[in-house]
Amino acid sequence: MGNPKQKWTAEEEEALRAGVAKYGKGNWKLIQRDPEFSPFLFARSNIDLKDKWRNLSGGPGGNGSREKSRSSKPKPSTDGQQSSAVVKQSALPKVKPLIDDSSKSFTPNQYNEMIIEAVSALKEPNGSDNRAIVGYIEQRQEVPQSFKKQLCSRLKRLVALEKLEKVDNRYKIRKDETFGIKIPSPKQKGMRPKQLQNTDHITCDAVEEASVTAAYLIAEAENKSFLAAEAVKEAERVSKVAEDTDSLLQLAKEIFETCSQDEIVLIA
DNA sequence: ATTAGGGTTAGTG
DNA sequence: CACTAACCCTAAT
Repeated sequence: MGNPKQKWTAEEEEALRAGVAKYGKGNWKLIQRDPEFSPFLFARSNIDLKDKWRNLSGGPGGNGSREKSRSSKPKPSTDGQQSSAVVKQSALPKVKPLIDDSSKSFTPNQYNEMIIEAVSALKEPNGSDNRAIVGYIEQRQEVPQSFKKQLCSRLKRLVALEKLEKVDNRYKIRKDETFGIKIPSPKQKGMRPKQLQNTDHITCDAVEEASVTAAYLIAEAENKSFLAAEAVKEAERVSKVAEDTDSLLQLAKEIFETCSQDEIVLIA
């Protein structure tokens, strides 16, 4: 009647694939609304997307969720009519996890990293909203239920730290981020053991001395690099402690607020 | 409001 | 009729 089945076009299919690559399968509404895909998918509902994806992944090659009692035949594929259509059998889902891990909880720092990673990977010019961020992260990482709650405060925190920028309800990476550790130009301290200059008068002594000098410099450089590495480690440690403390503080605040709504708290 | 999954229908050989 | 792709229904979250 009024509904002659609308076959999916190649563009729609591509958009769907790209959408799943971006948000992960299951975030159909999100994909459908994304300005990047909506021009192609405006005629489709989120349910359509889901059904189409089911067909795509259940069809040729991959066995999707939709193989049931219906007799499945091995598909002899006699003729060569479709030989070019299967080209892009994608390596779509399956992204390596950020952190190999099976314990379902993360430190605040790890959350921060995941969020930053997600936002920068999504590369949305107007920033990414909560759902996009969650979608991205959930696609490649199993996260606890509490994650979404934590996400809010993590985002606030990252904004406060000026690592993210909030525009409307979207977040983007701050460009002017001075993450790059300023490497101080190596100062020439006046402790150089010897200057190598007379090239026309190379003696064994000179060579030996040069090698000693070189060895000295190398040792010194190694020492400095070691110290730098230690400093970085220490900085990371301090930052982690700060984050942990911060999240504890936030937790305490939340508890306090909850309590103070219900009753007068008895604090001696 | 959305999603997953089972069911139904139209199109095709 | 058998099969597939598109569409519909509904419980679960």
